[in-house]
Amino acid sequence: MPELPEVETIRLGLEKYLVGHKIVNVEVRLPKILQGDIEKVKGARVKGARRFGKALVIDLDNGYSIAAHVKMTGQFIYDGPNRPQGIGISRKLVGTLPSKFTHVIFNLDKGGKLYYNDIRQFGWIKVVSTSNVERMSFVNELGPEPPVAIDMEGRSLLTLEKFREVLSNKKTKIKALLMDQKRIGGVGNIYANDALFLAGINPNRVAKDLSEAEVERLYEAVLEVLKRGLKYKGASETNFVSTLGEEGEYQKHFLIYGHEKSPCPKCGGKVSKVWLGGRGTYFCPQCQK
DNA sequence: ACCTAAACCTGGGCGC
DNA sequence: TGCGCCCAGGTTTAGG
Repeated sequence: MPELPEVETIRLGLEKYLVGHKIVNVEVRLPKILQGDIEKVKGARVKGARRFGKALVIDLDNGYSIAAHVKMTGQFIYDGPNRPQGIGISRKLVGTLPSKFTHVIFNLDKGGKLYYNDIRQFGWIKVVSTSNVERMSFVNELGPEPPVAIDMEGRSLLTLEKFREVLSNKKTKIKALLMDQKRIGGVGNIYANDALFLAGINPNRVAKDLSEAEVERLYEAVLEVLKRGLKYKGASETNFVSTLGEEGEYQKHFLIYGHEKSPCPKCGGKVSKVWLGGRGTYFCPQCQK
């Protein structure tokens, strides 16, 4: 499910509620989700949580880290003493925990628990040496990331200059390029759709043919829609929930994504839905040239 | 380089 | 109520 804003929302929750907990043991219910030696995490304390594009890294105090990618339907849900009172886990999205979709349970000290749920089982969790994280493909093959989140010091950031460079000489369609993690880190289908709408650019345009003004407009639009996604704590159109099990709100603010049955919010015209880059693609032919 | 389809899975929505 | 079909925010791989 998640793109940069959703994964960042998860990361913030892990940082707030998981850090400081010691991992007592781990219950692996679906072994294919997990890679590496899970024994290494036992007895270690959680130091921090990082995000690289759409991937998460939970750092432990013993030289190991837990890397994870939630793909389409993965969820990390925290329960324990740090959990604020009065916040209910969305029954619609996760049900009672553990559920039949809970594939890994991290049992923490002080009675805490971190559940990994994943309906479609596409996600993965890997135990790796912290010193090897930067050498892993999900980090070293990741393109520069739009500077919209707070934990990005020392990272390769997508400046306007880099964005211009990424687009130059590329004959691929602009929407497919926006979603290519090796070129730009963190943007997926929803935010690519919305950024192109906000910038007034047709998703079928060839990247290298965008004018300088269009490149600048699109760059600003990418940052803007990601910031809105963060502000609304992600899009819970389907299965996304935060670390506390709360739904995000960005789905109530989609600009064009999912709007094929409602009129264009700008001109009132009919929104088109096409297949592009292997994904459903929404755009207004009047407003996006 | 670039594009497409298929694969990994399950569930929800829709038409009939 | 039920069945079949299509769709779903991601990524990888194979093949054209």
